[in-house]
Amino acid sequence: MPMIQDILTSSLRGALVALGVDPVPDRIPVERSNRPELGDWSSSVALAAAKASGRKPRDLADELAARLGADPPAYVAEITVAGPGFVNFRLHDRWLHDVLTEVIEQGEEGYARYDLGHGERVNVEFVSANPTGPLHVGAGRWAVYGDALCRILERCGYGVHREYYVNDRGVQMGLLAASVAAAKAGRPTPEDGYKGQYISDWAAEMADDADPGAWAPQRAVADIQGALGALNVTFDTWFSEKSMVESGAIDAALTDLRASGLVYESDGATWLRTTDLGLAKDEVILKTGGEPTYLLGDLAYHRDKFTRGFTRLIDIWGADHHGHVARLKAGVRALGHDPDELEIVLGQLVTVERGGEVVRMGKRSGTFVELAEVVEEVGPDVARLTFLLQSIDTRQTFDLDAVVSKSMDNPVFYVQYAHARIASIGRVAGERNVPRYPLEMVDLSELTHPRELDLLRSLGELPEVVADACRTRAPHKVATWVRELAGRFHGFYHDCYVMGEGVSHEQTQARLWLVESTRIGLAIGLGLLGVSAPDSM
RNA sequence: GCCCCUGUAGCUCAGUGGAUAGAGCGGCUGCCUUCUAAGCAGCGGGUCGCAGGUUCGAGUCCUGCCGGGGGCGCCA
Repeated sequence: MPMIQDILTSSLRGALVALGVDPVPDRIPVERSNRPELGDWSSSVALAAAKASGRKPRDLADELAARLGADPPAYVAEITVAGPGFVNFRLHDRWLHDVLTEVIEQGEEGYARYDLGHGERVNVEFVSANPTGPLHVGAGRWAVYGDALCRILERCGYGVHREYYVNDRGVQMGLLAASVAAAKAGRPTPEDGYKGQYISDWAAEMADDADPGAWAPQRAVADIQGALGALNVTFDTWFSEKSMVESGAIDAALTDLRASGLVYESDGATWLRTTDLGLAKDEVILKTGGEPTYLLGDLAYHRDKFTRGFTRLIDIWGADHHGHVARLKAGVRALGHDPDELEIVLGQLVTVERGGEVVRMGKRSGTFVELAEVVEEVGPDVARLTFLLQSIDTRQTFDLDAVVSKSMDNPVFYVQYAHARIASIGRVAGERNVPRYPLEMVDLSELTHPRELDLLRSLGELPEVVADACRTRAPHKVATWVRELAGRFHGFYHDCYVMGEGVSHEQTQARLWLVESTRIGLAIGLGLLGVSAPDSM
């Protein structure tokens, strides 16, 4: 399909040159028409180049159409001019039939696989919630977004490494250990401690001679891993913050920072002169007493990631960490790295509602809904698509009642049902001994119904959708596309029988292949979202 | 005060600077004697927050204002 665009672009360029337009615009817009009655593709170049050509847009469009019409480019059946000066191209259906062939030839593995990354090694860090308790529902957004983005990056030629940063050190860890220990001993929760039910559950679980400081974080990590596993989200590395104290990585980072000349002592603490790096104020890296701050640990961690050979780091954070972005980037620069190699994606927060009321989330107060509970109730597919259908840039309201009680209406079933129907067609074809001939023996020009052509149009867009979703870090674009393809399939399924009375053998063959190409498209799209593609429902 | 995200149908949300702004849910109405009705089709529903600006052309880009969310810790 990009081929079509290239053909039309270069034809238009040639025609503009021949007409003496000077200068010819660098970019010649050729887009899919959203007005099917006017054509399949269209170009607005006559509007943009009118001035340079010394003609009215409409006149330039007419001349372009006449010139191109004299010797039409490949696939082009008709060229017309409409509106203020759009040049519209109607193509032979063959261009869509060629899409089908391409999908089948490249298959589930090969179709829509753009090499944008050229094997670049990317480290994607996501979730990284503190191991101070179970994950709450909102964390599911980062888990699912991050995982889907990784799948898309992989399909686009990046070498992806999924990583979870475990903040198993610092003030919050002390509070967690103290909270569990207090519960164990039957004492009241310490000030600012964690009060959730899970604290007493864990206290009961913990052996009497265990060290709460070591045991509790491990228990939390196990819990988090379980919840993420249920969502089909796994990581290559669980990176412990505490391990960097023992390994000397924190000291190494500190040494590098000192070498930058931006470190000084004041008020008993050690500071990084981030005002020299464009920030409004300096940052503490060693607290009074010598304890590393979160920033220093995070800097050591990012230094370590670069050291491991990644040339691009992507961090996915909730918008509540916005204040940390400039600090971390400044610190990365102080360590001698290009801050542009660190890409931070900020996702807007999730509001959880139940019974029309906002459920306030707080691990310390203990009032939160666990991700694991929700996933157990609705399953990973519903949970994943619910998160993935919406852009990460908008605040999401996760309505528990709607997601749970109306999970049957969840769009995921609409999409999966399309896949199941396709599988069913295959089963019935088997039962009825309907063979499927090799593609090269099948006459695809049988595919002329608007429903059939719409399916192929969607399939033809998939490579661009995937590439766009990759570039803009926007998995929801794949989710939107998958829903559209499913919708078009259901329409086809309703209007166009594949087998049976009134369907010619030739039509059956062409439609069997159309259905197979649709299955491939659904499987690719769902695979990128990490949603299963069932054969029956 | 400054910084980031956001405002599109009753609700939840899509919408690469292009022509007549879409989908799902909800409401009403049709469609199961051929492959799964978890489906299809139709009807109704909009000053794209407001005001300027850039452009041949703005829901989309810029500025300002208004509303919502988040941030500006020796918490993480």
